Amino acid sequence: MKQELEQLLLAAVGRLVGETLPQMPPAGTVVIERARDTRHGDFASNVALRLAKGARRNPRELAAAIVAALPPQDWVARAEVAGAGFINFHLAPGAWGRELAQVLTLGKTYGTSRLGGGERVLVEFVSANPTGPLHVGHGRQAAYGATLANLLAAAGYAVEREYYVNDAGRQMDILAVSTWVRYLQAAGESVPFPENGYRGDYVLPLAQALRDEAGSTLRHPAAAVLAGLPADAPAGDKEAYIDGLIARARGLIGAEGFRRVLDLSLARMLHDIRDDLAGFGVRFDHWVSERTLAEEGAIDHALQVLESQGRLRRQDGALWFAATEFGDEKDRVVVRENGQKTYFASDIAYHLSKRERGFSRLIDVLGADHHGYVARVRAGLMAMGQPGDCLEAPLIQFVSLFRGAEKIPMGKREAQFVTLRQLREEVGNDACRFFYLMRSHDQPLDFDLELAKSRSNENPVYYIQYAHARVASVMKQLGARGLAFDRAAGLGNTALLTSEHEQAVLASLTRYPEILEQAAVARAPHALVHYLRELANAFHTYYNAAQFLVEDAPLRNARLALVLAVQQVLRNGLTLLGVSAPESM
RNA sequence: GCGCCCGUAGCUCAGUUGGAUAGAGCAUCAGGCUUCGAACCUGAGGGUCGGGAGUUCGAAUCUCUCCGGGCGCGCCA
Repeated sequence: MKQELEQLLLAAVGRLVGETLPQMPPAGTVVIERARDTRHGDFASNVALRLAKGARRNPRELAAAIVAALPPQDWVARAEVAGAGFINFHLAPGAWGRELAQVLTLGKTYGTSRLGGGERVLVEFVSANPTGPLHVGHGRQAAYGATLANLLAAAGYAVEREYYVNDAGRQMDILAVSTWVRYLQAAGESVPFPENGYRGDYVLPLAQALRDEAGSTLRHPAAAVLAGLPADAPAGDKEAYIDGLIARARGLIGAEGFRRVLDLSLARMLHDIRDDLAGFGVRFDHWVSERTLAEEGAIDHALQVLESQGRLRRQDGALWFAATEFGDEKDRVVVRENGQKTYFASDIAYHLSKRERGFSRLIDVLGADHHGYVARVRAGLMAMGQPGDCLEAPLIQFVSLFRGAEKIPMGKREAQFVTLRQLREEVGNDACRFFYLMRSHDQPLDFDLELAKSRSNENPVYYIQYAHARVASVMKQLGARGLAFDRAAGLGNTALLTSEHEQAVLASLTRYPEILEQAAVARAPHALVHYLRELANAFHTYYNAAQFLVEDAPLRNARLALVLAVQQVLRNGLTLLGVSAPESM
């Protein structure tokens, strides 16, 4: 509807070129938008205002000329000049009928588009280190990433979802040694827990599993473990201590033994993370292992590409990448003095592999604290001959948990942070995803547990679901009265939907495809949340103002067609958000 | 210090390809269930869009500057 109007307007403007207008305006100038005020009709355009200056014309005069040049259409009741020179379009009664039919015939695909043209997009999100359970911040990234991917898929992109597993670095060694120390402690060895280890309770089951699997074969006396190690914090350096402890572990249980502890810890943590995400309705097409990537030579490959482009230099014993030549603020080390490749090296290798797998657009959903490395990775991609703008990184701001007015402290190192799993169990998936997506991702989020849990009218989650359930209830009532919905009759009588409330519902309903495109383009799932609330509001208002199950069959069927379409759109939208659409509640 | 994000009603937030009188929820106050589900609806009050300057027919939106807040600036991952 909107696009057709735009075509009409464009045709009208085209007719004026040469006489009233000097030339055809550039693409994107002739646009139609929804009227914000019903007195301004259904759609409005500001073309005349935008073209007035170049045409050296009075905007209202120009607008009148454009209106006069508009090809007449039976579904446009009238177009008129208003205000400073806006052109307002009033649709004919029943003009929305076609769109309503679309909703009911297309069903779950209503609202999808070919905007993306099948472009291959890789959405990488969560990618939390497998060194502990997911916390509430990851939950927000999961909800955002999953819904963004859904939106892009609905907009016609070929989307794949990916989780990058950082299973290669020092953090994994620290996890392994944490497990091992807990294992020793459980066996009765008085080995103090390292300050820099992972102190969370979740390590205890890892140690138990290790005992179940390895018995006491990995046990060594505390004295042998601790002999000659540097002092731990606070007296000493916690980094030096844990590095010493890791080396000692490798010495005592061997590289193979250590690897066994590490692999067991990793596998269990990863299983927990996958299970948690699956329970949250978040699924990935790929789980890419950093370790595997390194083993397959991806890092060496990336370094070779950089080398062949002449972007590497040796300095102070390390190998540097000239990132400043590509907009980064400083050059970066890719291979350390000790021969170890840096995290950055594996990261640009990973991103190169994404490109080499054929994705033209890379979206990295990152926590806000990671914004520093976007410029680096982009610089790396550019240096390897990739376009810098193929990478975008929506930054997800932090989540603060509240219980009513009381803020829940969330120390990273403290053992008692709230996990995503705990949050889901307490408030439920629907409320969780809804609350995560309610706010713009670049806005810090205050997540109130009490509000999310409450079954009260303060809780916005149920408002939308209730509208959906209410329609289901109406249909049950219809059956109970021995009646049936006649779709053909309903769609044939949409011209009867003339009341203020019906027009409002239609106007809201038919915006859905526009909202989906907008939300996808802006990477803004919250726009969909706000829209669904508006649609539910229009529906509830209508519901309270009118009876649907009236004696007059044509009218009844037309009204039912309308509310069924509302239900369909609510269900489509909620599905994209990962929130259920219940028939009753 | 430098970089990124942000500042809109009492509270939590929408609204940024520049458009008409800046919106919603909660809270407050006043109303609506013998009618398809009151987890709903109707109405009212509530604003220097952080301050200032600029760009123009027009600025919450763009530019500059100041104030206030969050995050980041390793041969860590």
